[in-house]
Amino acid sequence: MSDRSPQSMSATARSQNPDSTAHAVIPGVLLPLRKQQRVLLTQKPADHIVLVMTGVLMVEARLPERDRQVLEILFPGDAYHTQDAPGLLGASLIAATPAELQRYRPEALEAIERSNPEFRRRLESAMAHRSARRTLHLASMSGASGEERLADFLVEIGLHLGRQVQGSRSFDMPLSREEIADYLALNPDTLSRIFSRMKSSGVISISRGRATVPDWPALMRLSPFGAAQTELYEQTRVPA
Amino acid sequence: MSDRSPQSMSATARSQNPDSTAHAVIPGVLLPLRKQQRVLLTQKPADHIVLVMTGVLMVEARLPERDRQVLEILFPGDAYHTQDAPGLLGASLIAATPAELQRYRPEALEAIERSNPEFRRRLESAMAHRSARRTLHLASMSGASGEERLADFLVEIGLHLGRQVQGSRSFDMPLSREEIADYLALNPDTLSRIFSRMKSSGVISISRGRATVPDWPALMRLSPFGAAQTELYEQTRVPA
DNA sequence: GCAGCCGCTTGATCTGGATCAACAATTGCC
DNA sequence: GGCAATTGTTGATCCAGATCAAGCGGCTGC
Repeated sequence: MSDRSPQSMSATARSQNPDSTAHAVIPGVLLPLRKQQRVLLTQKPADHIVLVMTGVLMVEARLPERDRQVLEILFPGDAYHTQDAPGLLGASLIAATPAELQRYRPEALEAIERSNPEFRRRLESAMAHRSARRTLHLASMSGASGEERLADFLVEIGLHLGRQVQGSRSFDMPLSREEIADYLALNPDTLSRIFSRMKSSGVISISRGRATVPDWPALMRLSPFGAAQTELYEQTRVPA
Repeated sequence: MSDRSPQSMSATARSQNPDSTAHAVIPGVLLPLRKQQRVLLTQKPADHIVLVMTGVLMVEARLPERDRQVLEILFPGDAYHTQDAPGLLGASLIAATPAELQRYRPEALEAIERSNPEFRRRLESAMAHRSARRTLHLASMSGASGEERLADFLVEIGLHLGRQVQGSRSFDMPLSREEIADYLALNPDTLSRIFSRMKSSGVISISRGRATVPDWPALMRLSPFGAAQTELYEQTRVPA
């Protein structure tokens, strides 16, 4: 349906920001973000929609007396609707890597959609895909152990940012340990321990922010929702 | 925006199925469900949209070797899109109380929407509202303790099914202990203990499936996401 | 009325992950 | 290159919630 897949391009392409034309460029307001730059989603009375053109983003929630949470991770091709986070959550988007967003106000969007039904269809498909991914993340958070949650996370990142060579797969890790911990509802100490165990069991190796999973099926076996994630990811690629 | 609110009706109305015309009746296929009846969401290649007319539903996921999970709870006025759960999750809708659904295939829906933009707006608003509620549930599941999660759940149910009298609020509990446990990612034993503590501290009392919260603000103080839920719920009521 | 079952409660024990506290490794900055 | 600051690792201890097991009450069906 949408053309978000890195794999559909030549093997020499960069894996980090694989696809600068994840959506045909129908211009809204272009928003280039440097690493760690933040876009507030709160207190904007007018909702809007944001398309991720390049880079990786985090949706963060911060409630007064509570730890920061990373609610979801956005990749090129994803569409985010401001209304998805209630105002009181104190949500923002944060660029995990340098990124480019395209922002649309709803009126503008409606006009575009009327004149370009193909664009509307893409947008709806992107939204549906992200919604299903959120379901999987919820399922993982509420049904899986720490190690399983980390495996699910690695599958998610690997699918979206990784390049497959034989049965192995490698990718640049866009999130810091603490950010991953906030996404997985683990504390950083515990996460570090789980990572160490996985490294010593050979499931993954990491050096200088580059992760390699030598045996992808082995990782999939640790990941309760990996198969569902893969199915979902495959659907977003051109079926033809 | 939509007219889903029980409170807008007279105080003598039943609180359980308060509003049989949550959406203006634009007929799709009407689906009456008895308690515990199940509608499979899987393996339907054609996606469709379901409107909850009356009753309370659970969205359940069941993966081969894993415990059942309740991913979300649906109330009258809610709209559910089949695509929100990936096929491999093994999802179904289950009626927690007797319920009525209206089901639409996407083609039919498109035709209706074209001729009735008001209906389309309502549907989108219902979807947006549910999406925000899902965000809050995720936040609660990954950031809150058992007691806080239960408080969040009670606020959710109380808002949707409760009737306010002074500062107190009461409602029929639509879910069993085990179902609540599956929704909150707790085990039933632990949940029962937390309930007992809350009962003995006077936050809530339950008899014959009817729950009473004598001091609603006290419950809200235990609920990290209660304020955000309330804000959200209020938005769905006619602002005028 | 009573047998049996199911949903719920409660006690005793166990454990995965949190917390606290050093310490090591990177990264950034002059 | 060298030093400070930030980020990641690891050990020791602790605790919320899971697990296991036993009882309790209310409902169903005979």
